Amino acid sequence: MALTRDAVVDAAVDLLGEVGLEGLSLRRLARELGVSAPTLYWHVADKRALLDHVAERLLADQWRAPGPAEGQPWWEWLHERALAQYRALVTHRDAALVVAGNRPTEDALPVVEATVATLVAAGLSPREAFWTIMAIGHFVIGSAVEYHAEQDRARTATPPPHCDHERGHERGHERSHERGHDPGAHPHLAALAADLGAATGERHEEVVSHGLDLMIGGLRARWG
Amino acid sequence: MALTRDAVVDAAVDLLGEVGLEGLSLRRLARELGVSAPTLYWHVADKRALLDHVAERLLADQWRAPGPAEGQPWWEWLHERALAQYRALVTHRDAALVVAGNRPTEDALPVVEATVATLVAAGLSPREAFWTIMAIGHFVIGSAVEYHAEQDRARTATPPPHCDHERGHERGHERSHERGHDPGAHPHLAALAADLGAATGERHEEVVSHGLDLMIGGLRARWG
DNA sequence: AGCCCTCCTCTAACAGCGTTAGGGACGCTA
DNA sequence: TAGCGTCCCTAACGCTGTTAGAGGAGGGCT
Repeated sequence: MALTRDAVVDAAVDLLGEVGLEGLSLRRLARELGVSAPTLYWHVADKRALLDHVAERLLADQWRAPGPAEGQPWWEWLHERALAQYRALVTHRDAALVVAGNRPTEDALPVVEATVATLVAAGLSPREAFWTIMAIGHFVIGSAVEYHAEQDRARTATPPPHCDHERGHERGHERSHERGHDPGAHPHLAALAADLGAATGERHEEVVSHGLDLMIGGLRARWG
Repeated sequence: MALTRDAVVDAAVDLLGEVGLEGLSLRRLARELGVSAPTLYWHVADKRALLDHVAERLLADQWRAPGPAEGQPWWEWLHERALAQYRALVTHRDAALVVAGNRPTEDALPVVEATVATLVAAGLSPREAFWTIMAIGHFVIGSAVEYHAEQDRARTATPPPHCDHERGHERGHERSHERGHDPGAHPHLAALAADLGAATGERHEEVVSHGLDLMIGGLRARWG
C-alpha cells in the first residue's frame, strides 16, 4: 500500500509528541515511515504545509463540538468548550506552537459562526460576540504556549543544582542577588509558594479556569 | 573596544526586527557585527541563552513600571499595564515568540510581587491575585503570538489569488467547498466582515482591550 | 627583558537541516 | 506495445548550531 498524506500527518503527530517541535525534522519523519526524505515532498508541499495539516488534525475534534446542551446556560457551555480546547492543546507536546503558527482553516468558520450565533442569542452584539471569541481563543492559546514552554524548561533543566555560570567566562556584574531569594523581600510570593504546592499540570489548569471565570464573569456582568 | 555581550544582544534585537525569528541565525548576527560566528560563543552560552537575553531586553521596560497613580483606580491601572505590555511585544517583530519560549527572569519577581500586593490591597486573596496576573499574562502573550503569526502569514502570502493546489498532485478529496464562501451559510460572519473593515493592527488591539475589559470586569464583579 | 596568563577572536570542521533536480520502476489505459 | 501518471529514489546545494583547537594582543609579574 502506498503512503498517503494522512499517514504522513499521523506519523508527524506521533513524532511531534515524542521529540517536540524542534526535533521534528523531515528526515527523521521519513525514517520513521521507512522512506527517504524527499519522498515526503510528494505528499506535502512544504514543512510549513505539513505543520498546517498537523494543526488541523490536532484541532479536528473541536470542529464537531455541539452547541449548549438542553437547559445548559451559555456561560457554562462557553467555559466548558474553551477548557476542552485548552486540554486538547496541552495533551499533545508543543501543539500550541504548531497551532499558533498555523494559517486558519476554512473548517473553523462554521464553528465560529455557531458560537457567535449562540452569544448573539444571549444578547451580545455580533461584534462583541466575535471579539469575545477571539479573546478567549487568544487566552487559551497563550495559556497552552506557556504550558509547553514550562514543560520544555523542565525537560532541559540541568539536573545538578549549581550550574549558574553558563561557560567559562560569565562577566561578573550580573546575577546581582546570586540565589537565595531573600525571603523577606517578596512576602506575598513567599506565602503563595507555601500555599499552592506542587502538581504543575493542575495548577496550570486552575489558572486557565480562573481566567475563563473572569472573562465570562465580565461578560455576564455586562449582558446578564 | 572589544565586543560585549550587551552589544551582541543589541544587534540581535535589531536583527530580529529585520528578519524575524526564523531568519535570526548566529552566522548572520556575527556578520552584522563584523565577526565570525563561533566568536559569539564567547559572549553567549547558546542560541537559547541569547534569546533569553533578547527576551529580557524586550521586557526590560516592564520591570520599572510604577504602581497606580494617585487617585487612579486599580482596574484602570491594571488594564493600562497589560495593554502596554501587549504593545511592547507587538512593536518588535516576533517578540512574543521569543518571550514565550523564555525562562522567566529573576527580575520579574519584584514587579509580580508589587502587582499581587496591589490586588490584595483591593480585596483579592493572594492566590486569586496571583492567578489573575498569570491569566492576564497568558492572554497578553497569546494575543501577541497570534498577532505575529498573522503578520507572518501576510508576509508569506502568495500574491496571486488562485494558488490553491500546493504542487502538482493534491489529492482531490479535500477543499470540499473550494472557495467562494457560500455567503448565506455564515450570516453573522458576513455581517461582521462588513462591519469591522480594515486596519489589522487596531483591530487586534481592540480585541485585546475587549478581553482585558472582560477579565477586569469579571474581577470587579466579584470583588468590587 | 622575558614570561605567563587571561581575554578575545579566528579557521576548520561535523552532523544535521529544508529543499531541489532528475531519474527510474510500477501499473493502468489505449 | 507505447505512453502516462504515480510514487519513490539518490545526489547535491546552501544553510544551520556547535565544537575543537590555534593564535594574537595586552597587562602584570620576576
